[in-house]
Amino acid sequence: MAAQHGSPAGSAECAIEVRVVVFSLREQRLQVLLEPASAAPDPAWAPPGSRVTPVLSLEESASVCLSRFICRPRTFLEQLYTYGDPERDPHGRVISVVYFALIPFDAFCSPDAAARWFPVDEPPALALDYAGMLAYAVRRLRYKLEYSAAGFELLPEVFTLSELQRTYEMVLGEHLDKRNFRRRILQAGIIEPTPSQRRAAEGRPAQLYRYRPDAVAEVKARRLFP
Amino acid sequence: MAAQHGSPAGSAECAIEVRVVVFSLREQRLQVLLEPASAAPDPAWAPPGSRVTPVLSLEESASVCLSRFICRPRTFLEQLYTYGDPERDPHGRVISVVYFALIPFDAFCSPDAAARWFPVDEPPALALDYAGMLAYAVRRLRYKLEYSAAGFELLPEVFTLSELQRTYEMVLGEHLDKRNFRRRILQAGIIEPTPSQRRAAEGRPAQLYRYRPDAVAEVKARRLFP
DNA sequence: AGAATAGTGTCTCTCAGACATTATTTG
DNA sequence: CAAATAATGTCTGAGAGACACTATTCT
Repeated sequence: MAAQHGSPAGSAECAIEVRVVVFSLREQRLQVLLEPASAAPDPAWAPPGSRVTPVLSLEESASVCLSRFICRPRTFLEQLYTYGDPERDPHGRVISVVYFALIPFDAFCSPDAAARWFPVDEPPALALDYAGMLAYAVRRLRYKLEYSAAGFELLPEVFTLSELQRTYEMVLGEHLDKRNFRRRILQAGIIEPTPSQRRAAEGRPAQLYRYRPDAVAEVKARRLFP
Repeated sequence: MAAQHGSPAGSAECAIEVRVVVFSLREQRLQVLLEPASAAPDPAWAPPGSRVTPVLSLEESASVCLSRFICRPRTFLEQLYTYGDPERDPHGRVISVVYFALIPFDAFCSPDAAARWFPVDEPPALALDYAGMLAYAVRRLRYKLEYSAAGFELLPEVFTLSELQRTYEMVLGEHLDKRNFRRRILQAGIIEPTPSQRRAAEGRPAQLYRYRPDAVAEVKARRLFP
């Protein structure tokens, strides 16, 4: 039981893959991108995945995986969790390093017809343990939205305050007060107005804003303890 | 480029291990447990690690790894990040699933003489990319302390308010106001007084408290955005 | 008595949250 | 002018943060 010290040389061999849980706002809802799980007898879906290639890092592998669907480079990609229970795949042990990605609603262009979007709160039957993965990814996304600027990754470069508010409402699944929302988001100083306005087909034109990544918004939320 | 849909059967083979970044409070400082890295020509240290065994889950493997040092079962263990850059280990590609653990200062009993504690802000030379790992683990620990009850995992079953406050101060590296600290921690309702008092060698005896895991403290911190 | 640590209350100021009306455009 | 959406300010209550003295024990 003394076991190995330091780097355990000659480690175990394991099947390893990356999976990417891709979120976007579509049709006024938060949706997730899924593919048909190949080996399933029953129709079941899975987040896009691929093997880890020998020369790429994990994040690069996930990024390649994403590029099957995304035309534009700007993409939020973050590691979520690594799943590796021996029994999670009946065909043998697979370790899945899972990422989650946020893409603006105008950046999707799929040359891959088999993939489809599903609302996160009405997912289809998912293969293996992917349902738990998805639920965890949604929880993390909602959480991140509250203390980071992740929300902007779901919007195009320029947007109106109403669009930004709808983004928050769709992800969080709750209604927000318009005046309070504007006050807080403007006070935070993380967006700036652009010279132009949106000329809408309906109603009064809205001021367009742009996210300021430089205003790092490293502001910290209030502590719970102590 | 159509690539594989669903589960990528017949995945790549990769060396995979778990590592555990173990924190504890010792000598009035936050310290981390390290072992000599075996294969290193220069003396270098590494967080305890082991291969992933075929029958255990990742978390179980990490837990076994921990049990080399800990006598008591109560241990906070959480997955931190998975490192897998192709170049991180010159001896070949290794994927490290890293956990971090918190242990109370009275729960350490090492039968493993090679391991040593180091203050987190004065670490020794570390092998491979372990320095970055450690820095990230410290950041995450500080962050968790602020919005969860993780701090109690560093204390024994019963403790005084002064000890609890020192715990927070040691981890966060900043001074906290005594009255405000007590007010907030008591209002939160997550600790309760025990019948007994601590009879100190010096000064007035202090009331002992116990953590109430049932008071889930699922209270959320204030949102930053919006 | 002196040293050491435990324990306690108030005030101020910021900010979250609730809430309704006016302004600008298009057809 | 009707419909649609954009934009704007105030009040109230809760809580974070600053701050200093008394109480109990031991030697």
